[in-house]
Parts: sequence; C-alpha cells; structure tokens
Amino acid sequence: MEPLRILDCSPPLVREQLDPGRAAELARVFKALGDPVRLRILSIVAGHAGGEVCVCDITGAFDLTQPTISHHLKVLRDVGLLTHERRGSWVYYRLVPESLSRLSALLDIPATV
Amino acid sequence: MEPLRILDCSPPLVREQLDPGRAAELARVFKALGDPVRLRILSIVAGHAGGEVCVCDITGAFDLTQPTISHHLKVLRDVGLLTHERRGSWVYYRLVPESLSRLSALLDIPATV
DNA sequence: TCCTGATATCGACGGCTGTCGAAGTCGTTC
DNA sequence: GAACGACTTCGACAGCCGTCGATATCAGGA
Repeated sequence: MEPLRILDCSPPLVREQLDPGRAAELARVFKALGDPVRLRILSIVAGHAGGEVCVCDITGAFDLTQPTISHHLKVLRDVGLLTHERRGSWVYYRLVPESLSRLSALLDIPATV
Repeated sequence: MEPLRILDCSPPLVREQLDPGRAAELARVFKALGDPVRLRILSIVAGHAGGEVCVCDITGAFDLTQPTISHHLKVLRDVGLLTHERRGSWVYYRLVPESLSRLSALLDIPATV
C-alpha cells in the first residue's frame, strides 16, 4: 500500500469541505489510530528517549503474539505515522512527527467559525 | 452508550504512557473519525455558517440512505464530537469544538522529546 | 554452513461495522 | 385525530479487521 500524501497539505476540517477522495485518505489515518493497541504503540515510541524503539521492546509491553504486534506496526507504517529501520538483527521504529502535527493542525478549530 | 470523558483531561500522547483503559476510550474517538462519511459530515457541520446543520442538509450531501446517515450521526454523538437539538420537526447538529481541540492537543508533539 | 534469534508474511477464523429496508417515534398541520 | 414529514431504531447481511499459529526471511555466530 502506497504511503499517504494526504497529510502533506490539508487545511483544517472546517476551512473547506472535505471532498470524498481526501476524506477516504484521511479516514485511513484515523482508522489506524482507532485501535487501543496501536495508540499504545505510538505512545511507547513517542515517549521513548532517543525517539526509537526496538520491536522487541514493543512486543514485550503487550499480552499479544509477535505477529499481531507486527501487523499493527505495519498499519501504522502504511499510513505514515511510523518509519522503521533495520540495524543488524533488530528493527527500530520511530515516529514521523510531521504526520502527527499535521493531523493535529487538521483538527484544530479556528476561533471564529 | 455513555458519553466520553476521556477528552476532558489527556496529556499529549508523548508525555506519559497511555494506559490500556485510556487507550481504549481514545480509540473509540479515533474510530469514529476513521470513516470517510463521518469525516465529511464533520466537515459539513464545522464549515456551516451559524455552526449548526439540519439532518436533511447532511443527508442531501450523500448518496446514502437516511438511516445510514442517522447511524453515522449517532456514532459521532456517542463519542462526544457532535451534539444535537430538536426544534420543531427538525433536528440540528452542531460541533463540540472542545472535543476537537483536545484531540488536536493530544496529537501535538512537543518540540523536544 | 548450519543453527538460532528477531521480525515479517500467510491463511484462517470470529467478531465488528457500514449499509439497507422496514417499522417506530415525535411534531405539525389540516 | 388522522395524515404527513423528519428523523431514529431495528434486524439482517456482507465485508472488513484483530487475532492467532504456522511458516518464511534475514542477520549473526559457531
């Protein structure tokens, strides 16, 4: 699945009507956020000193099998919220802060509507 | 389903680890945002002069049946993103801007991690 | 080269969710 | 109060999604 471009340039929700195509892409991102395990993964990665976390550290934080965590990581990668890099046997994940900031900006409501 | 309190007091995703309970509640909100139709509904309501929209205006913007739109409106209400009020025969929906702002703040990344 | 450990992919299964038509509720109007 | 219009609720069905065990890939070490 191709990485999302939708976050590159999106005016706030209220500024102009969301066309169906853009709504569909945006929905993919929010859908990725719409799972408790993925939110916790994001929180773990985001809060980790150095900004990157080994998959094994994430897996250890949950009562889920490794394939399941791997699946969630892929979902978060696919929508551009995480990147990963292999170094030796280990794979490290890190946030894409721009994606979160853009989402944040998108939800921000101007004072006057 | 009880209205969500989760947005009342949530530190940013990165400040402290999301506990499972809070992650589950938050996920409900993002799940509500994770549908293109619901995003467009939000956009319509948010962008509407006066801040409120009659259900009939929303229904008219989609190629979906009225029960389906009603279902999506309920989902958005249940997570506290919309409120509604009946006046005469019509029902008007309006944004809960605090909910969006809090979500926005939650996704905001501090400059230094 | 084989083995082992770390991660990803595959295939399957059960539960959730978006959609619809039908029926119900609530106001208004005649 | 009967009939209509606006909206919601209900029940059903198809497709999606989170989870798992099994299997594959890939890197490092003996």
